[in-house]
Amino acid sequence: MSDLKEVARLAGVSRATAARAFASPDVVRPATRDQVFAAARQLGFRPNRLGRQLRLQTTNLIGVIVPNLLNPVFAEQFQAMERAARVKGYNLLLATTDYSSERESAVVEELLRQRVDGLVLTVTDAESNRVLQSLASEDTPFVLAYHQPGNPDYSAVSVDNRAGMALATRYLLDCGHRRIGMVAGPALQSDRARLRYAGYCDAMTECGFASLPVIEMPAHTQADFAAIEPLLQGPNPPSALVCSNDLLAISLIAELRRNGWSVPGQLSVIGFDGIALGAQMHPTLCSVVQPIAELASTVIDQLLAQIAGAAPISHCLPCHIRPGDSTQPYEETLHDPLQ
Amino acid sequence: MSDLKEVARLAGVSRATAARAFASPDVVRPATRDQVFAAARQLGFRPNRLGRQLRLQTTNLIGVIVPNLLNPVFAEQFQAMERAARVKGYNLLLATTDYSSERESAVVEELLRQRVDGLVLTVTDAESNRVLQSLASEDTPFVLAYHQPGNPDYSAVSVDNRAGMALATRYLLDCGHRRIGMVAGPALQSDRARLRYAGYCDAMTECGFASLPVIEMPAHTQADFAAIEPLLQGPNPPSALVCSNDLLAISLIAELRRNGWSVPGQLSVIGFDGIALGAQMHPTLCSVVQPIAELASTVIDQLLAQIAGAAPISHCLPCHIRPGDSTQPYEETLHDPLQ
DNA sequence: AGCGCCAATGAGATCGATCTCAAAAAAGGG
DNA sequence: CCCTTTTTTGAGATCGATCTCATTGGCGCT
Repeated sequence: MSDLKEVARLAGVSRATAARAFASPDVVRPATRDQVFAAARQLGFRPNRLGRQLRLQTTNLIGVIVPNLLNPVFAEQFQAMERAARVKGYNLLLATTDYSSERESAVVEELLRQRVDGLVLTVTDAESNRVLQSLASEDTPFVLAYHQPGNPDYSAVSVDNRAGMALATRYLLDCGHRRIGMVAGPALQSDRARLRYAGYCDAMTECGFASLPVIEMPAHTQADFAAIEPLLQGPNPPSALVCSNDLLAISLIAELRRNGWSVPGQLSVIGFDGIALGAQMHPTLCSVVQPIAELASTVIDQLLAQIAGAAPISHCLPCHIRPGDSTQPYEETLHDPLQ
Repeated sequence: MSDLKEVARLAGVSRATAARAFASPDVVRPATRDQVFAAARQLGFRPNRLGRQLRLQTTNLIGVIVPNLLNPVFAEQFQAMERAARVKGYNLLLATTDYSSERESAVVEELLRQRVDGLVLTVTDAESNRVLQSLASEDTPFVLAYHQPGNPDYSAVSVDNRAGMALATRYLLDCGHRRIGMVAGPALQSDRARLRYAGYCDAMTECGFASLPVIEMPAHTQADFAAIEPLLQGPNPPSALVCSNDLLAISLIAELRRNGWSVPGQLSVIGFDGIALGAQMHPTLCSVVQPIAELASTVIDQLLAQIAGAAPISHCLPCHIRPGDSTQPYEETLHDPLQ
């Protein structure tokens, strides 16, 4: 592996001049420059970023932490961030946490040792995360994705989860639904899920209807019919369900159908996230669409700004309903228990 | 940011001793060691991996290249590789290529500059890829994922794609289907898709039936009804379809149903990959299951072996059919054009 | 006390690219 | 042709951790 020293020797110049030929070609005499380039080509010179990174105390690396790549939300987010970062000359170092806060800590430490220039964190519960507190006192900038900041010192980019879910709930209410339930992951662990539940409650009470307790599924993105069966078999079953995320909604629809419930015939279902897959399935998934690509590029822009010295700012992006076949207007005949 | 030099000064020892306290604690006197640790804790010492990487000429980084993370195959693969690598103390540097061979080249070069210890490549078409030829003459080990090696110098891990698709086709034949088509991405660009088509042809001719020309979709993972409509409307329409991958199959099923075709009623569909999502949808997707997690850990094991000096070897893993609701036995009455 | 041996430590070089500052070379003016 | 000004180049230090090799210290043994 040839280094700059060898290139310099072959070109008959000093290391400094060889380096300059690449870094600031205009300051090197054209003849010398060409000699250096020729030598570099001949030796197959490949710059060692480690040397540069150590010297310049900057790696042009951004650490990215997501819970899970199997959720297309995070996969889409990563791809969009990669595109945005690459344009600016940054590479991404990705780590997944499986929703474990221990892994979050371990992985952040690992990325800091690699001297990433900044971090993008997608954590389960930002409020109760001690990593963030310690990070705040470090000098590595970071941005929280999908999180709405309670703490103004943090920089975060998200949609208004509460308003978004209220939007979804009102959408169902406008379709004539009255008994509406919300399905979410375990124990509303995620701060997003909590806000979304609050939004659901907002819309229900605002229209004068009772909000039901959250229906908890054993996993963030996988539905289990047993968890919802009692409600469906009980008196006054719901005619519509909102879900804390799209993947859970997709799984829920399949689980319902496998157990003989028709969607949207007997139950309307609406998701949250707006993943592309939702539009490619049957029935197409009605969902609250987050502008994932825009969110991703906003995150990167904000992070690069902070790396350049700017102060943390939070951004709130708009979200909207994407209609789909998984919801339909309420038909009384199907649900009236007296019939 | 405190470095080892400051720790050494505070502990009243030399840099060498401070370094030894971490690298080989047994060779440092316990009292000295504790002083160093105390100083490190007090200063919040965080080792700089760049220094170590430059000195040791090893980064404990593995470069990973996949076409796209939106396909759960690659997301699952990445997660499994990350787990396997982390156990061995390696981190992954991920880059996506969107099936572009120019990006493949650019990204490989970028990763080599970062001095990754090895590369995992998931390329669209390994046969006609000039990056591989140049890589072969470098000294950075690499392993191809999902690719069956034509060239024995390459190290690759995959299933027998041809046999796998033959298995799927025979499964349909055993169900009584006779007219079976194959749906794939554009122009059979991927080497995997070509092998799978060959496997489909194998099984058809082996049983004495005509294999149909491949039905090309505009994208690798998205179906378009217009591309298949002529065949379905024509004389002698197929009663079953095999797909070059699961995501395409899922998209195809949705597209068919949206256009009034029932799956599996009128058309049985079978996928290839065995992604987890296939089992969580309705109808559940019948598929040729690749052991993705096992493949991922085999790739990592093989790569680490090569990093340690071993020679390239290729591995071929078994695959099997996972039955699903997307296929059903052939019912003559539904398809007999005379009826 | 003296000697030798092994354990523990330190000084300095190294990895590769870049920066500073001074020296050398070229260009320009009188 | 000499002196000043500008351009171009080089020697050496730097970033942080680790390695080599030499040196110090402690300990046991005679």
